[in-house]
Amino acid sequence: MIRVYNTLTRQLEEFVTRDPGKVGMYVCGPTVQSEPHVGHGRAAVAFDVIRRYLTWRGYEVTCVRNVTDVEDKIIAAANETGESMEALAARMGARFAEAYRGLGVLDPDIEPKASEHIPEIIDLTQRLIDRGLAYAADGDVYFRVSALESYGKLSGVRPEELRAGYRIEVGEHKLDPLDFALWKGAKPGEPHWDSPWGAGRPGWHIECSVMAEKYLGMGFDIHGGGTDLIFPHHENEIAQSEGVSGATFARYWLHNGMVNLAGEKMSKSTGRVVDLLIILGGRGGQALRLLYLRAHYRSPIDYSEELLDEAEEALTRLHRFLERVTPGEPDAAALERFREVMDEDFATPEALSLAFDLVRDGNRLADAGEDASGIAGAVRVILDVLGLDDAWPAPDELPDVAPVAERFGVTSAGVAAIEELIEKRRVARAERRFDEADAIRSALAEAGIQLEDRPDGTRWVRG
RNA sequence: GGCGACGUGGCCGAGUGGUUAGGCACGGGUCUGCAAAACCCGGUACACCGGUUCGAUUCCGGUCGUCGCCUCCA
Repeated sequence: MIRVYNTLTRQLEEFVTRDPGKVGMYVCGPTVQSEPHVGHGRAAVAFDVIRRYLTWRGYEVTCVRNVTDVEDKIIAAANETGESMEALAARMGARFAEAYRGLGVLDPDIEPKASEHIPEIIDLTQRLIDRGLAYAADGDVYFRVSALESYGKLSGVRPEELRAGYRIEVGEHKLDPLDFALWKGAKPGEPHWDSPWGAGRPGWHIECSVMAEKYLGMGFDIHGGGTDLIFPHHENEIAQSEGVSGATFARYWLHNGMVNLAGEKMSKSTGRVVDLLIILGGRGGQALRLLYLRAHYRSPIDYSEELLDEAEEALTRLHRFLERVTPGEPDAAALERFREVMDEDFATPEALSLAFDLVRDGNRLADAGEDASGIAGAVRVILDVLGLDDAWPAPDELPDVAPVAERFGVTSAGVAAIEELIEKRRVARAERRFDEADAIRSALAEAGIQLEDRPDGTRWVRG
């Protein structure tokens, strides 16, 4: 039995899907207004693991992750760079795609864009007006929060308490400060589409209501996003979708914790961000992915270079083991334990703990000359499900060993040069010329190649 | 102020009413010409104060502190 923490009820609940054997999940993707940062990566990885795990558990998973490419912030950012909204959104969208690839995040089954669903957005807006839940005002359309009794059920906000702190901004035409825009009339020079209320564009929130229902239908299983989206974004999605239909929008609401920098939230608005692509470019995504997965997806985590270094060390331990022992038929008991911990709200820290336990057991067996292939097989499966597998972008270029080769009179290049150097060192060791042997080893180490002498010969690893 | 989460050993981070989390770092050892890797051994950790209990880090109450949301946000 899988149990998940549902923000809606604030407790762990048994996971029962709408359609037996199938999971529909909708993950709030980015608003493509600026470069992806480490916080975006965490959200993507959190739901990627959930998706991979549910798939591994035998569910047929349909994963939808949207791109919000029409939004005030994008327009503002585009005005600054002198681009069109479309051009900026496309450029940033490509950057997000690159970052997701670098983190080993699987492509969603469907990746809908807000800009491609304007007719459906207009339709939903009209239906909300028809039901008395929305009203047009001077080219804008607003959702009438007071008309929906259940408003606040996800976030726990109470409209009457909220109202005190809110005010209507200049240029808005709301009847109630709590009301939010479904459609915004375009100002001169702004991107716009025609609508029954004049030229304009969608408000934020409504595109998710439209796209989630279009591709997954009402009452789909998992709606995910960061905790910072609970209010107002997800609250308003529920208001729109459930208000117009009376049906349940999503069964389980899952939210990932924030990434902090020195204890405080990483956020676009404050400029406290670490650029995701710079990190990925520097050392590849797996270490960062492991850093994310060391903590439970709901907990806030801190990001720092030191923590990333640690994660990288830990990752190396896992990979070294799989390099050492060829995986065979996975050990069934180990997979059963993996299933147990992951069934409990996707407890990746415990899954990793298990993986490290298995690595120790496996190394012990291998040291004793016994068969560890079953354990290695289980480790391989666990890492696959966590997305820490081998299916990654090509590793970095081999370090340049040419200077080392030249110094020791080796004429070949690349891997062949390394192998030749190893042979040269073997001979030196056999003749007990350890000074030369150690010189070769330390020269290679400086170039980025570590040598390890084992009973069955010397091996090299990037280091 | 309202709502929510959380305070665990040098650092990160799980978990449990009484018995080993795990990783990283550190010290000792085995192996090795040396090293690396691997393995073994090593630290009376659960913010504070009360309460419930035979027994609490784990449950309850309070105190202090940290963080998130409260119409930008993953």
